Amino acid sequence: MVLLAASFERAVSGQQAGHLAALRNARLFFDLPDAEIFRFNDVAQARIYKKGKVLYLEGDAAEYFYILCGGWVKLFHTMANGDEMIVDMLTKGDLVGESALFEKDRHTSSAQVVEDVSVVSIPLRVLKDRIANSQTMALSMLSALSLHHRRHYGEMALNATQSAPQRIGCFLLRLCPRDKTKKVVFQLPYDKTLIADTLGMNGATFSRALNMLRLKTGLRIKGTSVEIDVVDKLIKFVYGPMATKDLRDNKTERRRKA
Amino acid sequence: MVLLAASFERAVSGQQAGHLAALRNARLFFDLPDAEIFRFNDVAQARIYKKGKVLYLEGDAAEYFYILCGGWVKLFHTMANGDEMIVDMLTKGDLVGESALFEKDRHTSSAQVVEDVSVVSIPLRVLKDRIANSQTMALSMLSALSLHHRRHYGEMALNATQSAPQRIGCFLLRLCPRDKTKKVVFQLPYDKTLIADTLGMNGATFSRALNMLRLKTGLRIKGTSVEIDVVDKLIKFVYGPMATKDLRDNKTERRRKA
DNA sequence: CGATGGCTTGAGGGTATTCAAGTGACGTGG
DNA sequence: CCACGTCACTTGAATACCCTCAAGCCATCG
Repeated sequence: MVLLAASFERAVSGQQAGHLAALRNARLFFDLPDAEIFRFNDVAQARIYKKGKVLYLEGDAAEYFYILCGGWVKLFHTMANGDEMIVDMLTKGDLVGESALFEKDRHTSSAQVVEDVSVVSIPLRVLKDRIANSQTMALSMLSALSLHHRRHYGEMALNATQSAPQRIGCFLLRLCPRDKTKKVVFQLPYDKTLIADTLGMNGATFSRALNMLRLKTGLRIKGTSVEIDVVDKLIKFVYGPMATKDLRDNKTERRRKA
Repeated sequence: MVLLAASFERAVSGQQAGHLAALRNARLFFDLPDAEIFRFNDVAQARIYKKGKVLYLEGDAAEYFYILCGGWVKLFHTMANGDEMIVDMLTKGDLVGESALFEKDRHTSSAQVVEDVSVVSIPLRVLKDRIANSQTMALSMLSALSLHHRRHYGEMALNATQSAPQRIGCFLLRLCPRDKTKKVVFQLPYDKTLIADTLGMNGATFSRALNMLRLKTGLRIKGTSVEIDVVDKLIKFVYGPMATKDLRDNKTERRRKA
């Protein structure tokens, strides 16, 4: 249920090199030389937070940011009527709370653990210092942010144009171990209700849309377990309509101005 | 129709200080000392592009990025069936094409002018060089990106929870000159069809939703001209439902999440 | 063994989409 | 100058899709 990387196990053991292994997991530190990563070693703290734990709330003064080594955290806004608006779901390799750096050290959204996480927490001021004093660190930060944002952009824009079953299909494909084109088995990362929220749909709608997917693509979902015999079928269901919408419908010539 | 800042007029005149004035308009250069901005002066080129001009296509090798001084550019993906998926709309102060820096110098989306723009184009390699060699430049870049992304996140997440008329209301409020609380008059920035696309709705739906807005908030739209007598009315229509749980506004109360 | 929470399923209703026709503004060419 | 086509926009009717409310199922847990 909880994704504990082996490297993280070593990290919590408290050895000197432990953090280094854990830190290298983060995209933020991907291309950095060990020497730079090591500068975070002394101030880094490995911890485990249980499902439900609130890392911070919108508006809080920000002291730490977190590197996720496993599990899931949701970022969200709380509206005046108490409803939540989910902004992002983060997992292994992602950063949490780092954006406060550019927002006057205030968190601009709330963060809560939704599946037990293992994290490394680091004071924001250290990150700030390193970014201000190390070129490579600043560049690394830039590319990490840029990459994450680009992905997120794509997902959101795509989701806006898809039906509920397609959005779910998309979500599943992102989780798919993409080694084989044959049969695939994996687990849903968190509650179906939460997946529904993430995808911007109702719990009830999610359930129905899932049935539609079962019908159209032959996948099986029992509890949190997902089995897909023919991944291509799912891919075609999700992206097919966009590739073959109107092959014979020459009526509606799409706009072109260039 | 076209937004030509006075500072830009000076820029195209070719004076030494001209670019500097134009560049300072960009959020990217907001807090930078003149000395740093000046390093871009020699390589910067002020230009005007007409509606319809394609700045680049997805996958193109990226040579330049652009600082927008006025007008509008849309970022989009082209799907296999020829449909477009709009990712972002950019205007005065925004950067276009800079993200290729972190994507192997390839553009990850296409960019097209939708309302005549005045831009300053700068070789990406220069930006790359400055970021790699100047602390403040790297930091500036980070905060510019971070700011833009946070705004964009909020908009998209919010839009996902709103009805068509509310989304339009939101869009209009963003354009509203926020000085007075009295009567407000301004112009729509670009085609209604394009606004509809941006907001993820049908052209027909946009038209109908607009009528609903007229009815509920008393605003007037003739052609591209918008008149709002009581802005508060619009604000309440857009954000009211979220602030007041369900005060038996049973008619237009919209989707929520747990 | 009830209670809770996650999930499913049914019925009903509302909103947005599609298809389609029609209007008006604009530019072009006769 | 006007006929004409194009394009943006509006409007109507029928439909698809998703939401809400509500009941029922099943597992977990005290």
